[in-house]
Amino acid sequence: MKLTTWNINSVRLRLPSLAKLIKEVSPDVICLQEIKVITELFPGEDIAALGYPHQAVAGMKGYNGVAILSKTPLSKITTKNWCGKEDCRHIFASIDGSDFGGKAGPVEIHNFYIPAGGDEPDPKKNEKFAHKLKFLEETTKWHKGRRKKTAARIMVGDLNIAPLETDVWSHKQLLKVVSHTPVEVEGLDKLQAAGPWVDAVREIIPPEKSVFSWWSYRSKDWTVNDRGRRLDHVWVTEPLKSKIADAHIFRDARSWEKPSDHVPITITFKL
DNA sequence: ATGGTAGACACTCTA
Repeated sequence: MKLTTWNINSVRLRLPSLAKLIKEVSPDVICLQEIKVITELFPGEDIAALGYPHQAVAGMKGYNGVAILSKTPLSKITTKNWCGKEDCRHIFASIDGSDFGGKAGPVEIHNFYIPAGGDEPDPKKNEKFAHKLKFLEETTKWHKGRRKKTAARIMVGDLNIAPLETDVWSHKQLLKVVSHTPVEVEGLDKLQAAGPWVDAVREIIPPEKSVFSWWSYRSKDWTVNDRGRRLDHVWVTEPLKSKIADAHIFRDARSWEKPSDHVPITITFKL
């Protein structure tokens, strides 16, 4: 079972890129963030024609929005609101593991778009940063409450935090930059412990190795200094840990025509 | 220290 997560930054503008990804990778499940379209205008028919008739979409006007696209049926589709906002940052659904030949049961897939948090890393001065920290706290509590040792779960998305020193181009220079501050990393660590979740990408790519999934648009040429960050993640619960077969970050996608500022990440499981 | 680019939408917000 191949699963791709991608902050696509407008699904309508980037439909050709999505088609390219599908042609090259053909994932079984695709989780998108920042679709930036209301659910009613989501290009569901185009995407069904690309081989993904099963779709779970939570979209709003202009901002955010998440979607799960699947070749095989999705069940128990749920959208959840956090921090008292209806801002389309979390959708989850289950696939049937037995659709992939093995004897795996249902696999619950969570797709998150965690608030970016603005520029100033001080919750007292910046309500966006306060929102980000609150979002981490609320989701941590929720995951803790529904913890189940035997449950096969995957959590993906743009978590907007780069936890490791090797997840950013310069640990020292980003310590006070939103996405890599100690308070955010601590919050993300707690969220990870709440699953408890295993960082699937780092099971394959050793933590010593620098790897990024996002490069700012505000640079003439992203390849010159390679000032990236790993903001996008794939986490799994213990029952799936031994089933991780591969992880791939599509760095090349940052150079595609009209690129998103994030690149897709694909994890392959032997279910 | 600053400002750089991109997307949605309607002029300014968010990243």
